[in-house]
Amino acid sequence: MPELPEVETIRRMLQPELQGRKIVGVRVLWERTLATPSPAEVTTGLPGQRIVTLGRRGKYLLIELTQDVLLIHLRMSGDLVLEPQHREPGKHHRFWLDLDDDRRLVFSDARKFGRVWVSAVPAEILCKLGPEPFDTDLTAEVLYNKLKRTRRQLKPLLLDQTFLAGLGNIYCDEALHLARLHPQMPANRLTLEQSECLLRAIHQVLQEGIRRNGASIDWVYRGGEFQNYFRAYQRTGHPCPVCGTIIERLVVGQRGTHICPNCQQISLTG
DNA sequence: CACGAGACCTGTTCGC
DNA sequence: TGCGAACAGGTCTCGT
Repeated sequence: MPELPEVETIRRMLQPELQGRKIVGVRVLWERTLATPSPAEVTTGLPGQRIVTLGRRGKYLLIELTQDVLLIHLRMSGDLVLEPQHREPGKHHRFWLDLDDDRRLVFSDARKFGRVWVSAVPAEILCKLGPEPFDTDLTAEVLYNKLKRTRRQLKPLLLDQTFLAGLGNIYCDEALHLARLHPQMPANRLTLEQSECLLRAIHQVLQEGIRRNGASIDWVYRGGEFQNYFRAYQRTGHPCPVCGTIIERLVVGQRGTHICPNCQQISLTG
């Protein structure tokens, strides 16, 4: 589910609610949600710590505490919600923090793919991530040189979080459509000009996603409306907003992929 | 190194 | 209506 814009939206919405709150209790309802350390260590180690601030790195939400950092990856179906402590546990509740304002921060996750880490050294978990898309060090030239080093197909490469952190299936399809690049184009065939175009497209779709509070699709709804502005993603059979050609669905790297066969041609670009 | 298959999971939608 | 298949915003591991 959540990609960079959805995680950033959650961060911005929760930050004012959580900043300064003290953790008074912890509950682990599905043990595998907790990656490290053990439930026993977390339930004894977290209470008493205060939430200093919320951060984000790629698709990870970082809850910075007075001593540790809670790292949360929502994967496909995870969500974070605040609710009163007296409420009965929901069906998909996997983990929660009881706060000192009689509310709890719940990690809810139907598919159980999401993970939570608690660490004093978050870099150990985040060190493999590639650059943030909005990092000013990531210039078009830098991206061009990174692309030149591999013959991998563009889409699986952009989904590889060690190459670039934050893009998922939606925003990848959207960025490639905006940049008029075919998802199966070998990365090392991009020109500098195309790399510039791709970086601008990535920035644009992520920015618009954040501005619209992310995308809400399937049964996970958290108020975002970017789903109403998709150019290609999940628009199989509908006209391309640029040229009117019917959007096609293909599978690239085992992921459903949506393209305009007219705008996005490998041959167009050599 | 690059790619594909399979695993991890549950819920919804599609097709017969 | 019912039922199985396909599909879903992600990532890891393993085999070729």
